Amino acid sequence: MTTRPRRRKDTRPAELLDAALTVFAEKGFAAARMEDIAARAGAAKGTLYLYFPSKEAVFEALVRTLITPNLDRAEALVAEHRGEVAPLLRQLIELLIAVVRDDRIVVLPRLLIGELYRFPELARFYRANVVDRGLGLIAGLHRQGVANGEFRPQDSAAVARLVVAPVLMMAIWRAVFAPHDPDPFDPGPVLRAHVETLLRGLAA
Amino acid sequence: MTTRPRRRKDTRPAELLDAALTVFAEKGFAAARMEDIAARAGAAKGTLYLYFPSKEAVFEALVRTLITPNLDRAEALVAEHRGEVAPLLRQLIELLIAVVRDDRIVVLPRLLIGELYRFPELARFYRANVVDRGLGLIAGLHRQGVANGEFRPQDSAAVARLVVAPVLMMAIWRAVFAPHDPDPFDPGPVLRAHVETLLRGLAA
Amino acid sequence: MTTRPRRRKDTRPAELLDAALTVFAEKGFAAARMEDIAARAGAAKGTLYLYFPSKEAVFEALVRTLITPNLDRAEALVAEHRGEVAPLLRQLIELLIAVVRDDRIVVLPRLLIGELYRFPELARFYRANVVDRGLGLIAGLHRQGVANGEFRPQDSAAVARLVVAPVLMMAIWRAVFAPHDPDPFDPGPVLRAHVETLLRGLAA
Amino acid sequence: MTTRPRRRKDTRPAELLDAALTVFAEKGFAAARMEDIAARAGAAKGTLYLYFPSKEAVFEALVRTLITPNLDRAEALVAEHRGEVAPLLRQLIELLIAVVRDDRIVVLPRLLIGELYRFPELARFYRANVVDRGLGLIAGLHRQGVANGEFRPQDSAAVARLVVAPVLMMAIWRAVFAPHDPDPFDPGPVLRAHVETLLRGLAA
DNA sequence: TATGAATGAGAATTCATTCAT
DNA sequence: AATGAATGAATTCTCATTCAT
Repeated sequence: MTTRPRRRKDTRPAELLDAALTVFAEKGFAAARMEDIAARAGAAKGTLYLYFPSKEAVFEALVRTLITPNLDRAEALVAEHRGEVAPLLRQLIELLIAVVRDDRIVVLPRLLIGELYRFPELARFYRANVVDRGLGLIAGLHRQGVANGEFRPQDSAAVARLVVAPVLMMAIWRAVFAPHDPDPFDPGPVLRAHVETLLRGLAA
Repeated sequence: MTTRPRRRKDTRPAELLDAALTVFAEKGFAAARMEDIAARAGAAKGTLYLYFPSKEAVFEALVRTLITPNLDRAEALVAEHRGEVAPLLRQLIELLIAVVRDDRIVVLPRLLIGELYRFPELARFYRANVVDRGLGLIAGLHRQGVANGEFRPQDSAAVARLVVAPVLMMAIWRAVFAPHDPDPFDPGPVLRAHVETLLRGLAA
Repeated sequence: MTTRPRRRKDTRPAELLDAALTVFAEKGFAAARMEDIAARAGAAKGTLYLYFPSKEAVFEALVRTLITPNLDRAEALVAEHRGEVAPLLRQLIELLIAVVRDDRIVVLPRLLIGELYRFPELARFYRANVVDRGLGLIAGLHRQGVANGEFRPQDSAAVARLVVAPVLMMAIWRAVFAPHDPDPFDPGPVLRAHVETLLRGLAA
Repeated sequence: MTTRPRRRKDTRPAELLDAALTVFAEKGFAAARMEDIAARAGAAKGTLYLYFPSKEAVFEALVRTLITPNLDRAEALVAEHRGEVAPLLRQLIELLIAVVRDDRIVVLPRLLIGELYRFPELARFYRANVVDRGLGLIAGLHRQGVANGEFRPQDSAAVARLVVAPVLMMAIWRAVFAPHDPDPFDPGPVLRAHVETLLRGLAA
């Protein structure tokens, strides 16, 4: 009846997941309708089911896909780095801050925090492939700094979490309060204060 | 015909909200069934509607109720306090850590982060009555410390967020990953590292 | 919105199953819509789900309910009987023929033959509680007749099936062909021929 | 791009119907998926629609195809026959029994009984071309036997049904109960008892 | 001819909400 | 006040059918 746009099988999943990200971010997992996701991707309900067997599967595929290319970039930065550690740490936090600034990405932490616990296997996967990897990166850097004499000795795994926490908090803040806030909050000063305070706190 | 256990009218709502907290925390807002909430409180579905006009209203009432008595206690602590600020800050963080240790309470941040953005008015209320109040408390303390000469001058509102962020992150961690984690993570070392690092970072 | 007729919880299931019988008989299991069944019972879709968790469950409950009161009657007849066996056998076949004459019941064999194999547990139940019981009854009677000297010795379990087969076939005939047959077939002569032929065939 | 295995145009429909028989027999009409049928024939969904305009049409074509070659063979047997009728009747029943032993064919009665009534025209066709033809054959034989003096006079059309009924019942039995029966039932004794009992019952 | 991606009508099932008792 | 049977809107998922390639 309608014109049926022929698409290539290999483009579709990415388009659908892109739409899914938007809809999940906006409505949350439960309130997102499969039809909405399909429509946002310019497809029909059935098409979505052609690629993903269920709503859960869409969510899982989405999360598995989101494994940040940023993480690769960060790992490359760290691998190449020589010399003083503090500037690199600063640079990494900048990278994280850029994520908080991205309207499309910033809702992800909220979505994941809200839903991930109901997908145990996915949670395990996400933790191993994103969280632990990211924290490991930072912990390694801290260890270098300790070896350098830049930082005083401390539990590096714990420090990694301290590095990330305020950035995460700002992402949550934006995703939870900013949408309805007449006077939207600027995470800049907090994150700047974070870097300064943290580096002093870690220093030898 | 049936034995109708007479409850004191004024106990009922609290019991129902208590049940609601458990069910919402376990399943999230959407997946929580009104019948489950009622049943958990030992009441029938209809009874729940006697006190709350809708599921949304239950959630709202719940959140409005959660304004921590702890906050009152903390405010009292701060008001009475004279002298050096650092020990009190340390004490406040201990208070927060106790919250992270409480299985029943620790799921709250996850619930709120996951759902609050869909209740704009409620979000505004919660922010004004809990979040801003709590952060204000800490910011005030920091300001005192600056006046004291204990802390170097910094944006106190930003610092307040830095104080809270790792605690929040640990609560999220427990609520998201711990339920399915065979080797559950201990937030203790992170929070201890937090206090030490932060106080050094803030110091004059 | 509409007037909600208050029904007693204990009448409803029977009413619903009654409606289900009609609809399943008319459309078969797959084509029967839950809404149709509910509507035929004067209820809403949701009400049906109040009593049965799924369409399969409706079918199962229906079949389990249909365990013929006729079977009880037949067993009573047999238990009381003394003397020559042939007249009683004739009487039992009459009972079966009455079932074939009943428009409402005659569709059951077709329904069961068409669907039962997809419900293994139900098939087992039905076989044990209806089929084997019925066949056992007739086999016992044949054994009596052999002991009597009325019938020649034969595998009584096999004979029981021979007794039933033409009756079953007539029921199937009516349910499959008669609905659309301009010149509907009368099972009377066949069943009369059956009784005569069979009794001669069994005779000593 | 793809290797398209070229089939002879005239083989395809038969292959597709063969696949359809298997799938319909296994799942019933409603639960059989067009894709399954095509796949079982090693073709794509679209190909099936090249030969049959709808699922109903597949079923109809299938049933119209099923007019047994066995029936031709039986008619030939009868036409050639001279002399005593009983041995031929015995032989015909053997032929039917062979059908019941064939795993692939035995499910047909169940399928037809379960679905045919919803295809009125097809039912008429099947009845005229298979059922009435088969019964007519047997009735004619009985009439010969009566003329012979072998059999006592009886309604031959009725007798024909008595001949077939136990065989049909055994086919149904196997198709309905045997698939899930740990201790599968052997139709042999029943059918042997049938032949003996029937011939005695018909005898002059 | 053959394919299989795309479509969307249709059906099962869920559950917030109502209201007669 | 309390109950829980009844309702029906809403949503997920299925699959016959179409048609561009």
